[in-house]
Amino acid sequence: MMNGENQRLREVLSQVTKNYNALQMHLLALMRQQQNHGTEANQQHEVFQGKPEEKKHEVVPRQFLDLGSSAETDEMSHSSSDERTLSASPQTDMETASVKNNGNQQENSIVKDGKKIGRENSESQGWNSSKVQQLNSPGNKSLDQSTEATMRKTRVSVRARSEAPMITDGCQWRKYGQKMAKGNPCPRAYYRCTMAVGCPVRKQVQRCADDRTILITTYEGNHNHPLPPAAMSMASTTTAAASMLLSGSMSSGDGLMNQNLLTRAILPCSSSVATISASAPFPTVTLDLTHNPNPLQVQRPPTLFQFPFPGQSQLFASVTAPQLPQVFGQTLYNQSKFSGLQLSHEMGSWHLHQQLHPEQQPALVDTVNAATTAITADPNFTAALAAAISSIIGGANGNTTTRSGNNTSNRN
DNA sequence: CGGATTTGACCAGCGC
DNA sequence: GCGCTGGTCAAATCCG
Ligand SMILES: [Zn+2]
Repeated sequence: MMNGENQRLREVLSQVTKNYNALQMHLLALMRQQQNHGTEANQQHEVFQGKPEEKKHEVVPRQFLDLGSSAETDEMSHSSSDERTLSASPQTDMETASVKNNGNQQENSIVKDGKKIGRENSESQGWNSSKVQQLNSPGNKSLDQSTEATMRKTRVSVRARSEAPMITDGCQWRKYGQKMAKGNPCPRAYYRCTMAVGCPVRKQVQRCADDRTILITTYEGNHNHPLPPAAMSMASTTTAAASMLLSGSMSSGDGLMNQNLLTRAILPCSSSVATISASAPFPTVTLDLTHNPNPLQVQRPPTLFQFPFPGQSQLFASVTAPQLPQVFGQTLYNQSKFSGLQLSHEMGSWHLHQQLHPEQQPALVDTVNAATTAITADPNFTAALAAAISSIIGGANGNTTTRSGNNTSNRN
């Protein structure tokens, strides 16, 4: 029945995607050449430095971090001011500008006891932030929405529940739990993929304690079903874009990396190192640190990645490198198996995604998290990154143009 | 009425 | 063994 048709469509889509990617890569390559000459990406260095804080092990195979501009809860909101005030943004209506981040600690107190906090927090903190919707298109809402909703609910009482499954990354997710994380005021939500029956993929979303604007999403497992086109396209785009990015900004000085990255970028969503995508309405940057050896997945060329140099760091941790001194600053000490990190910015918010493979070591993850956290927390980073991205993107596509100022985004 | 979310309970791993 | 954390379950609830 429909299956056949479906299959067919899928194939077609796949093909299209492929073509698209190829073109994009090509474009990127060209761009890269241009950019190569100069450009530096130092910003990134700094940016990455952060300090690790949190968590110890998570299991997660992949993570997403979202930096949103939104803010939060009423009470919590006090935050301070920062430069980044969010604002503005355009479309995310809901987010509103609430603003800011920070100020979380108090909640801790509340929470300190342990479990129970759940509800309070939950209500108060919702997750806001925007998400990736654009990519996927309509449909995602839940997390954010809920958040928003929640937030609002206090005031307005809009619907508190989120409804349907969200499609953040093109998949549908059902929430099966929420818990408070020790150090942050914000609860962590657990979702399971519902696109396919047996899909083992789970994801957890959490807001960064330092910056509530940041959302970290961790994915665990691989989907056992085909991803929706939207997701695919996004992924590919992202990947492609990323490559550009890498080349341009990342440059840490070595071209090697870039190349590696590129290569990697090409790979389908699974593992790429860093990618930026310009195609979407908003710029997206993806960083992938891929890992090494992991069979789980399948096709990924193992060799691609290895960065021999210790110093590279920047966005990608290099995966295999035994001694990566610092990948994001300091943190990645282990060889990470980090699979990916992605940062995207949509109209007003930033998202950072990370992917890890199941086998990854927790420490790594940790690192990653820390790094992300740090990154996200650090305004400079954001700004820098954004800028870099934008420039790249702008150059590349031209369409989005997102420079720091343009989109509003982050702002500065 | 079916499906999704909420949320407290339950359980497993870890450190002391 | 105890307490703490993190993750999952499942009953209750909500919503379309
Ligand atoms: Zn799935």
